[in-house]
Amino acid sequence: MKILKYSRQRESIKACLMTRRDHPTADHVYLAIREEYPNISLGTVYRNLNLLVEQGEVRKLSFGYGPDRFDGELSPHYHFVCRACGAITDLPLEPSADLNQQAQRCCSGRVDSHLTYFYGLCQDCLKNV
Amino acid sequence: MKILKYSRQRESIKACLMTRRDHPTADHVYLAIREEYPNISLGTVYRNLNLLVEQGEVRKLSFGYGPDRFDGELSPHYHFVCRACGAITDLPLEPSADLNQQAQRCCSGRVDSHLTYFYGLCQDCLKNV
DNA sequence: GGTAATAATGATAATAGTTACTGTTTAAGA
DNA sequence: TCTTAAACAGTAACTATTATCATTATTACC
Repeated sequence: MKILKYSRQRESIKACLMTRRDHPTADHVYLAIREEYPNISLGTVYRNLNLLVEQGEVRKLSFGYGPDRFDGELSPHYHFVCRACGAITDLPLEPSADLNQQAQRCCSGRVDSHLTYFYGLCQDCLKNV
Repeated sequence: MKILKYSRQRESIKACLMTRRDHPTADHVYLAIREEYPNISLGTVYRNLNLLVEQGEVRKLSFGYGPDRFDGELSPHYHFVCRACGAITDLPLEPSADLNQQAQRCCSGRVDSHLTYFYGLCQDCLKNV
């Protein structure tokens, strides 16, 4: 694992992700960090987010549409995406090892992991139907 | 569902996806269709692929990296992605309804589906390790 | 503490993938 | 056949992200 030189900006980005549960985009993080470091550039945010992902301090979530999201919660869990408002919430559910085994049974290669997103309507959007 | 006017180009795109199992990108489809329609434009391919997805005649696969892939196989199934070569193969495995129920138990909204990709090494890449 | 080496920065340009626009062509129904 | 509206090819524009580069900040060593 690459050794990084300390940077105030990266610490701030990491702290930002640790304290929020809304799975922000790079741009959301950029806007937040600008409160503290008005001159930070979007490129710096992207670079540091990717570095943090490499170091395993942050997770990146890629859905099929829109920008990537970032998650400071490291415990293994799934995500739920609201089809109506796009909100992303954590599901306190351990990733299923059994699912990997099921896939392994019908796969000619070696399965080592899976990525799952659940879809539906969140509590708030259910009310407005 | 929107009613579409017939187009030779769209038929050709659909036929292309029905006959191949390699989950091509829009650009792959574009190159293939150009054999028959040398003047087709990439925009037309994208527009028709999206129309076919809307009509439910084709599925779109979005991984976190690289361009989207398209799948003419409509039966419910999962996909396996090789980390080494990027090849995508179908897994003859029914999407798990039980997994949705598990997620529902710990979700405050309504879960109606999930999207799962399995990762690992394909048969060919396992040999070259 | 001072200083040299080098990694990180801000600003900006470049890129990949995709969608939008525009004038022309084509399908479909009267 | 004629009319209308959708689809087309070609191209510009857009979104999200990465790369480049001169400047600044961090670290290690004296």
